Amino acid sequence: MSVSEQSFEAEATPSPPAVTFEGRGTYDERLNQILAAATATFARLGYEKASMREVAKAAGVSLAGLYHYFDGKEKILFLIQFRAFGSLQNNLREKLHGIDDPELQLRAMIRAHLTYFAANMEALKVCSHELDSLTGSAYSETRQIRHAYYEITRGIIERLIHTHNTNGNIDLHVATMALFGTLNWLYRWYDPQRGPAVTTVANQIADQCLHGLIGTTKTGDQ
Amino acid sequence: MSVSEQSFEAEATPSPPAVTFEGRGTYDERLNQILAAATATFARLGYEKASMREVAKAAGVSLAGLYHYFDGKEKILFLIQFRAFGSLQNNLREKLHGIDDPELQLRAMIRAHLTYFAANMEALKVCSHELDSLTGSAYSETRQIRHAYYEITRGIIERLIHTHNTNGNIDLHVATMALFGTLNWLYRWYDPQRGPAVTTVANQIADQCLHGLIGTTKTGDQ
DNA sequence: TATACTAGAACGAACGTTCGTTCGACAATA
DNA sequence: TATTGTCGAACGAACGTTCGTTCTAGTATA
Repeated sequence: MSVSEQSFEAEATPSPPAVTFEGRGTYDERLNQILAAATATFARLGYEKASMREVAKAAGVSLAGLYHYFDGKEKILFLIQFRAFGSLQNNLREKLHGIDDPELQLRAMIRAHLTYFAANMEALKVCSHELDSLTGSAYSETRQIRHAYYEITRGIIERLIHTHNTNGNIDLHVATMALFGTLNWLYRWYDPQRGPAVTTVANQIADQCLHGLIGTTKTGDQ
Repeated sequence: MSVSEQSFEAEATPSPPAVTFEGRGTYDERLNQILAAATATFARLGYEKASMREVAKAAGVSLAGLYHYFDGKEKILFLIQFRAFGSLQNNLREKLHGIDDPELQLRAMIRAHLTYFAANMEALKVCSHELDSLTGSAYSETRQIRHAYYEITRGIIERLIHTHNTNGNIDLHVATMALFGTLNWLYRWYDPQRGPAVTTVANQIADQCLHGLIGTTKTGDQ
């Protein structure tokens, strides 16, 4: 029992034979409900300050019931990050499929990231803010997924720069992390419900990233 | 006693008459030592996870001794942020003095921010990561300083864009927060001791911010 | 002696986690 | 059709620990 070795991709868990308490849903459905409540609580209070009692209350389950679904507090955070980073990466690979131009790839990457962010704000807030809260193998595992995501993005930027080889003084790591900084900082200020539309923000960030605040490819000023 | 109403700028505290335990230094010197140890502990463990006992141990002081210098845990965090944001802002105003060109102003802002960051990494890590950890008036007060810093930067970007009015579709808030994202994310990855020099990184980020990754003002490609 | 400061013990509260138990649904037996 | 046994789901209560904070007593300086 418990969710210890569960893959984030598989929707079915082997052990419980899909027995249905009417009104409660299946085991997996209930687990996902609790996970969503935990995500909201972690996003609101921060991982350390959020207590298991608070998570249980938000999920509408007893404290002991919470431990029936999860091995412990850290496992919950791990599952949130593992799923989010995994989905983020799968979504990106899908959106990049069939695009060859590095510029269009970068635009697609930024659009995909922001769209996913807007649809899963609480999860991405937890992911961005609690990057160092996991320990041991849980940390290594999520770090590995993040690194793959980083490599994809860095590859795009590398090809982009080599295509327009106007300047050889660009450090790829700095350039990549500058972009990730802009994207990961979004959870601090951007509210898709109040601010400009997601696609608008994505386009502006992509424009800024490609051409800067004053550099325009339309008309050279010298 | 205690540091409750202390201004972050004033170096002298009125109440304790600068009595010197040989080897200990004055009251203010000792307070600054403890504050530095607290900053390092908060940066290493995070504010919530760092305990007062851990801070006391790092500062080489007893738990009761710690409470002799500070009213409580939150006061310590407040003082760290208040001083850092204040210094950051004073430093920026100083560096902007006498510069009129918005482009040079933006370059100076980025260079000033990164230089201060490299010289005070632990404090800026705490400031970037624990933006929402303060409550009540302590939160309002630090938020006010941060807002002033934001306004200065936004003003620079506004004048920059109006000078090169090539594109009217730029949301100033988005543009400003994109830059702050890049800068505030630095504490997650940049190590001034291992990576490129601070000035190198500052120049590249400024170049990217102004001209983007491929957009160059030298030659328009259409 | 008066003051500045420290040390250790202790406080109540909250923490993550575990325990023993009960409940309800299902399968096999009689 | 009754009865019995099994299993997951969920519970209230409590575990031992650590938290931020306070208190009391003591030491060294001026």
